Amino acid sequence: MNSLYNPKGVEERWQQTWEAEGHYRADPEAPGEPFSIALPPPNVTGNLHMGHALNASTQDVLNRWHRMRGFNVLWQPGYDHASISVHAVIERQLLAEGTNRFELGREAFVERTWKWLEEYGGIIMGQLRKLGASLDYSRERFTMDDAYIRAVYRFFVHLHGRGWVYKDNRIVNWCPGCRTSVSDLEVAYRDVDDALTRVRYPLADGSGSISIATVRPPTILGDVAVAVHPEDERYRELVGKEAVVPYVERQVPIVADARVDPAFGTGALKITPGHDATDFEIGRDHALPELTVIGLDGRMNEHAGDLAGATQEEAETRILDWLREHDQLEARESYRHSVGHCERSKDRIEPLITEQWYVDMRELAAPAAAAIRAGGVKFTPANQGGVALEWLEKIRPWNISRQLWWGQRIPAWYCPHGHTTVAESEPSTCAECGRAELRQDEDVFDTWFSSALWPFATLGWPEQTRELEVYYPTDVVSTARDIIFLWVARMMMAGQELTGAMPFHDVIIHSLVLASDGRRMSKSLGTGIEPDDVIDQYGADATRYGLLKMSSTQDVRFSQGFIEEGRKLANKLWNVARLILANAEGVKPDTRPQAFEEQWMIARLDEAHAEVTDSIASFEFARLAGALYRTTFDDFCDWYAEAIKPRLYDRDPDALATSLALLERLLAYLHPVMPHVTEEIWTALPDRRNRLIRAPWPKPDGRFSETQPPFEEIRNAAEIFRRSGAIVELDEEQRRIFEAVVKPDRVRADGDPTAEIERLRGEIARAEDMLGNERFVARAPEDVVEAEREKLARYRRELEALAG
RNA sequence: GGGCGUGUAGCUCAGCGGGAGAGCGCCCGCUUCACACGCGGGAGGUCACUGGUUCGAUCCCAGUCACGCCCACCA
Repeated sequence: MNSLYNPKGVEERWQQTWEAEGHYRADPEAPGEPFSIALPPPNVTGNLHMGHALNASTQDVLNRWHRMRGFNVLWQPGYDHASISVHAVIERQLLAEGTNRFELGREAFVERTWKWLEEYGGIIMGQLRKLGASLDYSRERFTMDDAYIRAVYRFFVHLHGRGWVYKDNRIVNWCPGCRTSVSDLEVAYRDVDDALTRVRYPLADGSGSISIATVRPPTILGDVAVAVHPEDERYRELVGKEAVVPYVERQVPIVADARVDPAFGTGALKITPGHDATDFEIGRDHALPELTVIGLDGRMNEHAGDLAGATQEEAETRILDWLREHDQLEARESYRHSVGHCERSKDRIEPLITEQWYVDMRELAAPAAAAIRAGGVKFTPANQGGVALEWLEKIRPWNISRQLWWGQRIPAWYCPHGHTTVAESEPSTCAECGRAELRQDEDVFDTWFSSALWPFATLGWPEQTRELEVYYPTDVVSTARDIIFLWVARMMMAGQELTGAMPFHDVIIHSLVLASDGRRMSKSLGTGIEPDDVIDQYGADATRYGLLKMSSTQDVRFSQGFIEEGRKLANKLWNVARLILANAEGVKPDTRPQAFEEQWMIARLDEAHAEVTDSIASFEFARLAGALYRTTFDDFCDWYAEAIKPRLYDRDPDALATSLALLERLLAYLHPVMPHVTEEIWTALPDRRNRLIRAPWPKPDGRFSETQPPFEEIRNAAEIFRRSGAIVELDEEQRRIFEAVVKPDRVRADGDPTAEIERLRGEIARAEDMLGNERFVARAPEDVVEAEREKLARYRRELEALAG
């Protein structure tokens, strides 16, 4: 007889059945209170990683739990077009073919991208199916769907109408590899070993010189000033004079600005507004010119004189040579500092001045911040709300344009007079001058500009659909910490502005799943473990259980042990069901019999009900998994099933009927976490009409019994018995339990009852001391003290009876 | 420079004012008719360190040391 539970075939079969029978389908006209979650849209190009699997598991628990309680559930799936990531993939291919996107041209590039996606994109939904995620796959949406693009355009036009959208020529994070601007939030700072170069700038009047320190000599060509701290005594007299920039020999003013750190380097800062963010600010405040010497490709540009076209390395060498020749190179020392890199291409970010579209976020951020503060949107864990709040309160303009081709092209058109027309669909004439020769903006939107609309654009917004009416606002959004600003906060802002409501009331921030060595899981580091492989090895139920069990509010290291625990749990459940079902043919489940074992197990399940319900409601998924494990293993299998085993063999009808009823109940609790194995067992139960997946959750408060059976004393006695090996006086029923559960071989043959009893006396005495302490008694609530007293008195009585 | 967080059994982690816990691993014993992915028993911890608050501290407070992560324009 095969006694091992094999999830493989079972899970695939149920996944197909559930979907085919439409259990995941959301119908706005169906009965039941709505409950909806929008799955954070994964990148079309992506693969399911551990973080996705964990996040999907937590959301699936919530969805299945609500479905089982009769809610009308929608779990909305879909993909994000991930413009910059997709660019990276396609452009890598082009590079390998010896070409690039500019040679290929925009139209061909976009066409190629669609084609590539058709073939290789969108594999995650299949992986989520394999995990058992109960998404309504028939409603898959994509941020590049026509309808979705219309929503994005509506958003932009709306913001434009509010007067919050503008174009500006500012310094931005430019990625020379991706050839686009990049958001502050997508720049990762890493320590880099550079050289700090001290350079002497002669004064124009020949009266001396001032020295500066720089890590980027090529930017010297773009210097438009030298700045010192206004209170720096060393340089006070130089402010207002002019210095001569080396190599280009340009005369520039020496200005005073408090942003200069007098303690750094020489205390004098060269100002290059074209290539440094701080310098840009200082430059604007002092009305300095903005000179750019490095181009969009990262090479020296036409303003670099004879260095035009040179790489920065070449330029640096030439400039250093020049400085040496002119005796203006004072020092060059190694220097480690943090430098921004593009998160996608890993290229070093080049701060550059370019014209971009911006959104003024101030009025958008205020309601979102207010919602967090007032608790209308609640974060779990709570401190993450504080993090979001801080960001919202220091909100800065959002650069929403990207110089890419894959994405929603910005709906702004320019006429030859330089007027701009913003519209949801292509206008025939300029809104200002009526000219017909219009040219559409070349840029596309930042990916997050479109994903900000996800919870409602997927439901048909801006059309007033029935879906929107029923399922919006959604209930929960669950995601990782790294996109709180990029995504969560922006959904809140867009949701409030466009729909008048926060798009969800709960934000769950799940833990980051790290590799077992504590580093991030990553393919390049070889530290990644694919959920797919884990499911193949252990089953989807075990994987879901394991991920939930290891999750917490902290980052966690992936450890196989938890998954194995899940597999054991599934196997255990499978086997205990076989034990009961083997003898239960034709038996009707019933909870009326009240033998001691039944009473005990009923009480345990009632406690489990409370803990399961409570932990799901408060999003404590690790606690949920723990409660399920203990209830199944310790209570149901080790205690209860062992105790009633002889009666099952005797086909005692009470034991059979009750154990069936209790097993049903246990399956219901386990189903949200381990749907496949529970449904498999459920269908084997006699007289099943409903599916476990739909509304079989115990109602209304789920208690079997109103009163707790009086077995506390037996448990205490059993504990003393177990510890001491002494014999306890028991009535007949109690002895039966003891014989079944506390087996003879559990009693230590060489145990010393006298010493054990002494130890227990000591413990009780310590507790009595506490109760005798006036200050404790004065502070503790009366009923607590009273309860403790009674408990202790009982323990002592039992113990002394035992000893005597 | 700010902010958040973590240091508990060999490993991964719970617990967070009154008896130090789980799973895995380890040791001993079990071919007991659901399960050896099992059953029973057991070893293993000055709960990072120092001080404070308290009748009582792994838990609260302060500091120290180590390690994460996030935000910020240090050339």
